[in-house]
Amino acid sequence: MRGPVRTPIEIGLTAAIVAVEEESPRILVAGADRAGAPLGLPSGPFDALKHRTFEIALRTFVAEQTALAVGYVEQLYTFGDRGRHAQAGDTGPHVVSVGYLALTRVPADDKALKAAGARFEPWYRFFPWEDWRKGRPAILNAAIIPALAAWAKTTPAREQAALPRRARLKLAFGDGASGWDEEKVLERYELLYEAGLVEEARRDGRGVALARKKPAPLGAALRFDHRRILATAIARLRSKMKYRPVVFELLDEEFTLTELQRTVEAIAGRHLHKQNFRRLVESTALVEPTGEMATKTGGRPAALYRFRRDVLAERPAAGLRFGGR
Amino acid sequence: MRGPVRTPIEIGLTAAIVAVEEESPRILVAGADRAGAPLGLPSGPFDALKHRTFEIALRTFVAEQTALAVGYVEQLYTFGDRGRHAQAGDTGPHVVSVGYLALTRVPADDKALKAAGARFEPWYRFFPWEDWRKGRPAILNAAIIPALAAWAKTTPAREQAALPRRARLKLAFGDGASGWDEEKVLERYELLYEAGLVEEARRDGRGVALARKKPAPLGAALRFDHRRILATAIARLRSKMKYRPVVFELLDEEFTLTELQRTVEAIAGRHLHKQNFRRLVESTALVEPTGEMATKTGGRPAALYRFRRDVLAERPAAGLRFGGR
DNA sequence: TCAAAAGTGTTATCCTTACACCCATGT
DNA sequence: ACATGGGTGTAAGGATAACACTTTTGA
Repeated sequence: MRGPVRTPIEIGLTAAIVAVEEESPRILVAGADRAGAPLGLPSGPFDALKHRTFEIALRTFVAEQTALAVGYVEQLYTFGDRGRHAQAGDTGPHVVSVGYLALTRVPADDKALKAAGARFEPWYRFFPWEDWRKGRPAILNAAIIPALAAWAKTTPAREQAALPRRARLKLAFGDGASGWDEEKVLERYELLYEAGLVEEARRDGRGVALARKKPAPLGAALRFDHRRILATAIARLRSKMKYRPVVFELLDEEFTLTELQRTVEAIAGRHLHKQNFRRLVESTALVEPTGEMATKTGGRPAALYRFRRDVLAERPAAGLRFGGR
Repeated sequence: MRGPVRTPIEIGLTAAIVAVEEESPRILVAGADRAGAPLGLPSGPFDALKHRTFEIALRTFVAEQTALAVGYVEQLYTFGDRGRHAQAGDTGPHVVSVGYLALTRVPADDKALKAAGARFEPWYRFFPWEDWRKGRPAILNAAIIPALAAWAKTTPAREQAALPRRARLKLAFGDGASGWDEEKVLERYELLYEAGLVEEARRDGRGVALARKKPAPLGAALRFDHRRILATAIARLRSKMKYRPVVFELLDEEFTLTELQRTVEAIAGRHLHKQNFRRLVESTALVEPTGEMATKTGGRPAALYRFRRDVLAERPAAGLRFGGR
């Protein structure tokens, strides 16, 4: 109760660095070139002697390693679970990781990325059930819901959760067609982990009972608990863009309203109503027309807009509070 | 870019434990009985060998030291700034603190608290400018705004902030009567810290230029960066209670609607419209009447209600989305 | 009977959602 | 001319915010 007692421990900063390209949100991953080595998010040490704050340390190691200029940076969560770092061939007591979300654009020149063995991968490779833009993902009914329903048939008495498994399942995945909340990315992943349905759980020694026959993998796995950090990042970004104008960090200087909408849809993983979205954008006054027109749109040329950075100073700017459907 | 590199470092868990009593939100502080020692939030070590997760560690040290049963617990932020821990008489390299918000009730029997040298203090002692229930706090016009305005007259070119000082001031404190956003607690405190106007900043060696004559203290100080953690906690709670039913953790099992409103108002630091609040509560169906009546209310007896815990299971329950005025 | 607090009814306004159609360009 | 995507007007319904008055108790 007095002062903090000290325990030596090690801290890693792990970054979910997001960019959007070709209507697909992408995440910077590293470690792909080593055969058999699983992909992971870029992560670096926090050395309190070298850097004054986490954020400075993060920006430094990202810039050093990828020559990537990340704009928006935000702390996500600090994960301290033992067990979540178990991995074959990896030793050492790295226990705590501070997760960060960073927004950037895919660089025109990716030499620096290649040199670092890194690249941008579509995030829906890791979360195929999160992309509803082409309708309800087939993997839900084909694999996820049946497996989770089986797992939720009973709730062990020793389980300390506030809610029974069935209720948690319903809250995270909705019931049938409706009730899907695109922001519950982490809740869904955690359920899959607890049920032993994702590779990371098996790796950590969970879900042995259910996984007698080796099931189809549910999305691509990542090292350590990086997929959990990515889930947190997606959830945060999906939520944040509704009340703070952060999408613009992912767009070029000039963009059409359709590009803006497609970017938002790519992140949210669902379609938005065109007219309402445009009215919404207009009402926020977050953008202004440049006067230029985009050529080659395939149809009628679209007006180009730019983000009005000055609104940030003049009032507490909200994001794009898009609603349902 | 490969695996996380390791750096030995120390981690403390710091808890902002909130309860509401007599229409005043209170925060558990310790260290008061030692003459001259500044108050601090309860904090404990994180020992990865003893506890599987941060939350378990937190619950354990709180229960051990105060015999307090905290219900709702949520991670706030992980602070890693060097400089923010400087304090006379305190040595050692405690660098990283993981802040937590916990909700509880003031125990009927506070022997265990007293034994631990802890007690609940009204949080507005530390943030007098955050309580607008009796109108705009006098300290704003009398001390805070003039001092900040002077500080914001110029923005040093070397300052890396995204916005000039004047703009940040306006966003955090509003302009004049309107524009106050009760959720910007942390932004306001950080501005005061940066401007060297709070004791913690002077302690850390900031704000020497401005503080030639020793100014009146702006709220009571806390040890280390605990006031910053408290600011984060207040902001989070003010925000969270609007979209998740967490207030009920702070109320007794049975309560009147006025008690509920007073509790929400105490946290938000402002008054709410009675009729609209009641309609709001009714529309959420978060509470049900017990059938009993509260006696001794001073006037007409009020109906007693209880929180319907079952709603948590049946649907994604929002909080009390109270609006303006 | 009066003070103190509980409790209710109604209306204007704005925001959200949904609807369907016209416009400008390239091929 | 037609395919492709850009761009707009409008109306219904619901949520929000503001309004003032009646009821029940204790002193």
